[in-house]
Amino acid sequence: MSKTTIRDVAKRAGVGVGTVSRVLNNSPAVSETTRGKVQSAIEALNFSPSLAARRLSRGKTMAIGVIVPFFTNPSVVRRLQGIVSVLSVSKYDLVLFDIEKVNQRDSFLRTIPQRKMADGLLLVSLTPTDADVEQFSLANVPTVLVDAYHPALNHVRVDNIAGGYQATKYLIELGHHKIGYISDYLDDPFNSPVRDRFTGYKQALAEAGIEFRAEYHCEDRHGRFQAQQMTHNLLTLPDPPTAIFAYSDTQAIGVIEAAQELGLSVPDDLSVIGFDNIEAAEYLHITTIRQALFESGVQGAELLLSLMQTPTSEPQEILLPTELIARHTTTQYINGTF
Amino acid sequence: MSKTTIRDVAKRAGVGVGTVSRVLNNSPAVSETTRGKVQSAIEALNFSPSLAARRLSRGKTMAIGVIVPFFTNPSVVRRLQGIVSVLSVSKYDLVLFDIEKVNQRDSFLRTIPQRKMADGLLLVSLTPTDADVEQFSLANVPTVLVDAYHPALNHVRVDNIAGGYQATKYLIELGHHKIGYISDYLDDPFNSPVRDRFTGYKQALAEAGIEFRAEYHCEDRHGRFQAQQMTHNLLTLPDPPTAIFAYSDTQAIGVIEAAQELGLSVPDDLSVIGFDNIEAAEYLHITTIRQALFESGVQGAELLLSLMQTPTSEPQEILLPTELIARHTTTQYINGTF
DNA sequence: CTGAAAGCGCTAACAA
DNA sequence: TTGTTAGCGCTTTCAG
Repeated sequence: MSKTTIRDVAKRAGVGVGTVSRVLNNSPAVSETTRGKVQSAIEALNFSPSLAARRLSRGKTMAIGVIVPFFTNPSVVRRLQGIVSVLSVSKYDLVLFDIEKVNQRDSFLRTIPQRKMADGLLLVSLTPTDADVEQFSLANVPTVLVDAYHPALNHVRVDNIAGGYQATKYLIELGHHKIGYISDYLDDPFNSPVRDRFTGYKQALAEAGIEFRAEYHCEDRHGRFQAQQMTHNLLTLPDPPTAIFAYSDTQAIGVIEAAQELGLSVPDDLSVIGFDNIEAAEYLHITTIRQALFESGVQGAELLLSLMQTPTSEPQEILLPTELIARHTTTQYINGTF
Repeated sequence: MSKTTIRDVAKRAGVGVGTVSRVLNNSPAVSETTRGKVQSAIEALNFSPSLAARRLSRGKTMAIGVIVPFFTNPSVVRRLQGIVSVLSVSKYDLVLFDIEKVNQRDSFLRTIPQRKMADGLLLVSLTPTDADVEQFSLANVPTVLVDAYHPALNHVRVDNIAGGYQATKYLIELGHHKIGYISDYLDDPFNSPVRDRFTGYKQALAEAGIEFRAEYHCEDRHGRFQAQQMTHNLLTLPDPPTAIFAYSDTQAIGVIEAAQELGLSVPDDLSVIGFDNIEAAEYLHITTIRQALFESGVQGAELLLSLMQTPTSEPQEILLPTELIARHTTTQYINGTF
């Protein structure tokens, strides 16, 4: 029976409940003798305080809410691992919300803050709307975005425009002119990185004087199979691309599979570059743009923790670097007309 | 301000707090008119009830604790994904505890149940001690083990002895006699699958009349790099194995890397079989023993949910099947003396 | 069907 | 230092 309360302890130790509470909270204002008595009463009764009661009376939940979309996505998982690594040694519990459906997202983003379900919020790969942000500030719960951006909120992210540029530029430097872009839905308001990388892609193209070809850009739901489909279409075009930039490594895997299916060799017939540098990218030797996934989680969690200690008026911004990792899925384009 | 309480609502609606509470909990004992008044007061005030208060007065947390070891382990993540998929559509919050250190484990397993931090507990890949189990039943919180076993607790798992046997048998059928086993620490009391698979390995060997060779078995901390190390040692033995059974796919990847480093071809010079069928195993075409990782999480969570509804006296047991998936890292052993 | 009031177990302010 | 007491915001009898 965990039905023992602070009152039982007080009675047994022959003190008041206040004193027991003080001992529980390591208040210095307790004499060693009293503390001793209380401690042994606690031991004897195998007592431990009720979280619920403590939360109610303190008005704090001692929990941090982590909201992720599509928990099956490897890059999201990796970020979460970073978050977990810092939260698990903190005094906060981590309560995890997975958002798979659009309507879930709305209701969650609205209710979580105002129900005071958590003392702090971490949104991973989820760009909130202005309305959401208003809810957050109304509820006055510190929030940090990981891999997402909003001018009014603390965030840690990478420069996705630069990353997209970097990837495309590399392909161009290898001699490619016909470069496809396989992406997630561009108009998803909750996913700004897709748009940013696309912007970087077009910038690199423009800078090199290569005209953007609409038929070289495909978008669909995120996923390996969808990417495979899209690539199949791209590759069976009358004038197919010689290189493909995939929005994510997961998609790059689909791209490679599609090429193999068509009997094309990667990288000889098709160069492929991904984004994220998930573990699978290493195993499969995929050229990619590395972003510090795990680290982003760590930094986000640490930022949140510090903000919960000492709030700042201005939203904090942490920008992490991206880095090109050249592996075996990209190569020089040898023009057939040599 | 989320400072609006049930009392504000009651006042505005001109009713008592009890009535508001009834509306909040969809009690049928409220007239439609009253309900209407209360509803609009709630809307007007943008009120939502405090979780903490509700938890305290109801004595339930509406949360399920999920305890995982080494959240970086892909198979653990996959199981968790299964758990999340069912919990995220339930009315329970999921609070996640990651246990990386031994002492953390002890304190967690002890305090979580008795502090009533959760209405139910899911232990993933963590075999509790008898003392732990006693705590659980004392605290009277429903618990289910996923990928772990204890006679007194509900659990969902696979038959790891059979799985280990299956893997080894397959290698033997391919003509291999010199079969190494790369594993995690065998004497970790919290990880029974390592021992079980090892048992299956030895059974298959014995059955085929192959003598167990101590030097063909290596153990170290779980991980790709450790596996790589161990394999290096195995492969540079005077009389090296021609096939290796790795305790996990993660380790199988390390095995393959070690082979490649030594200029050995997989599967021509060395057959490798893993266990789990994580995603990377598919990408890398690793022969493996599939166990339904995601599914185990789903089943575990569902079992827990049902147990929380209607407890059973006997511990429930769900046994999931394992299945051999032959891919490209195993092949017939061609004896050099042909 | 509805209101009043008594907790749920703890913390914190106030006295002593 | 320590005990007492008034909440924290909701649920749940118990009357009416």
